[in-house]
Amino acid sequence: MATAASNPYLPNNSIHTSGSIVHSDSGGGGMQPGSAAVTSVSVGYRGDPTAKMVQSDFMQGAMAASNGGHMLSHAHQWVTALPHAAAAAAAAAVAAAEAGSPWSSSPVGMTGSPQHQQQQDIKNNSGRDDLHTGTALHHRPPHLGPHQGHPGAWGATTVAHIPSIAGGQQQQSLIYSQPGGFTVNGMLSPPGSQSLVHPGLVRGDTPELDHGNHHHHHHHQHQHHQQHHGGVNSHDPHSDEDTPTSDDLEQFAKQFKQRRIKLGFTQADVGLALGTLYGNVFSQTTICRFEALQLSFKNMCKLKPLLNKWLEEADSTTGSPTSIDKIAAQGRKRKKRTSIEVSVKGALESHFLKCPKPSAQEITSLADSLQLEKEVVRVWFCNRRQKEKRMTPPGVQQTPDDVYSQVGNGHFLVDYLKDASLTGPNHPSDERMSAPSTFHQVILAH
DNA sequence: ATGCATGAGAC
DNA sequence: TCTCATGCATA
Repeated sequence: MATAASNPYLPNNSIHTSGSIVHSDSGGGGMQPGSAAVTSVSVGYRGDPTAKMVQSDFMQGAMAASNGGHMLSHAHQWVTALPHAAAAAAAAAVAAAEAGSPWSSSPVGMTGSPQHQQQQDIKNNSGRDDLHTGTALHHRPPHLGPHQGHPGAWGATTVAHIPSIAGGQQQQSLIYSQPGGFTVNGMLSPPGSQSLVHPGLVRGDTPELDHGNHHHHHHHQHQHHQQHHGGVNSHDPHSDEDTPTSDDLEQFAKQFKQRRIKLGFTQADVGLALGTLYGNVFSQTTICRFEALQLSFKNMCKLKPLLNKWLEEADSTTGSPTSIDKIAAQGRKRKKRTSIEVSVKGALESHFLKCPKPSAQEITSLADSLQLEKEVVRVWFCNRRQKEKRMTPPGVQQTPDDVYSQVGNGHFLVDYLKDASLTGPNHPSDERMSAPSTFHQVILAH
C-alpha cells in the first residue's frame, strides 16, 4: 500500500537552509491534512557516486538549520537542494515573485555567483572551450564503486546530511581533479582518476548488462511521424544532420546504450560529459529517457547529435578524459515530491480517460474530492499528457527477441499503449489522442 | 527507471 | 494555462 508513508518528518530533522517557506495555501482549497497524498521528507544530498562534484562553497552559511516545527504542519514543504550557482538564477526569480508565489522562495541571497546561466535551453551552447580555472574535473565512473541505482538510505533517518557537501567537496577535488595534469589522453592515468575506459571491468552492479551484441531487427509500431525528412539533404541518417526517422532514433538509442555500457560509462557520466563538450549538462534522467526513447520525437532529434558526438569522442579517444567541470545543480527550492496513493492515482487515471484536459475548475473540484492540492492535480494531468506523447510507451520498448531481458517495467499499460499507438500517432504538435476504447483496467499498481 | 516538479515559451 | 524539455528525488 502506501509505502510512501514510511517516513514522514522527523522531529528533529527540520532542515531548511535559507528562508523557510512559509506558505499559505493559495486557492483556498489546498490545505488539507494530507491523507491522500503522502509526502516523505528527504533532505540533503545523497552521497551517490553519480553525484560527483559538488563544489559549492557558499553553502556553509546556508545550513544554519534551526527552524521551528511549523513547517511540519502541512504536507507542503520544500527542501533546499544543492544551492549552487543557482544563486543567480534564483536571484532573478526572487526579484519577481516571492511574497506572492506559493512556490518560490528567496534564497537568502548569499554569494553572488558570477554565472547566471541556466542550464535551461540548449539553444545556446557555446561555452565549451576548455576548462579554465582549476575546475577541470574529470568524472570517471567508479567502476569499482558502489551502486548508482538506488541510494536507499533515506528512509532511515532523513536527518540532514547536508554536511556531506562540505566534507565531500574537498575530497572530491582530490579524487576527481588532477592538479595540473588533466587531459590524460589514454596514456597517463592521473592519480585518483581512473583511465577513461575500463571496458573490461565495468561495474558489475550495473543492471544494464554488457552483452556482446546482437541487434536484431524488428519493427514495432512507432507512433511518431517526422515532420519532414529526406529530400533536402543528402546526408546519411547516421549523420547528425537532417531529421532522423523514428527507426533511426530507435536504432541509435539502442546502439548508443550498448556502446556507452561497453565503455563503462553511466548515464550520468554521459550527461556530464555532454556538458563539457557542448556546455549542456544533462541529467541521468534525460540520458536514460533518451535510451529508452521516452522523449518526444523532437527532443530525441535534438539530443541525438549531441550523444552521437559524445559517442564518437568516447570511443575514438578511448581513454581521453572528457574533461569536465560541473555546472549544474540548481539550488532552488523545490516542492516536496508528493506521493499520490495508488487509489488516488486510479481516480486520476479514470478522470484522465474521460477528460485529459480538465478545466481549471474541474481540477479544483477533483483536487478537492481527492484531497490533493490543486497544483498537484494540475501537474499530474500535465505529466500524464506528456507521457502520452512519448515516443516509446513504457513497457513495449524492448523487442521481444531482444537479449535485453532486464526490463522490469511495464506489464500493464502495454495493451493500452499499444492500442493508443494504433489509434493515433502523435504529431509533434498534436493533441492527445482520444482515449481508445479498449482501455481495460489500466491498473497502475506498483 | 520513473513520478512529481519547475520554468520558459507558446497560445 | 498548457506544452515541452528537464531534472531532483525516489522506488
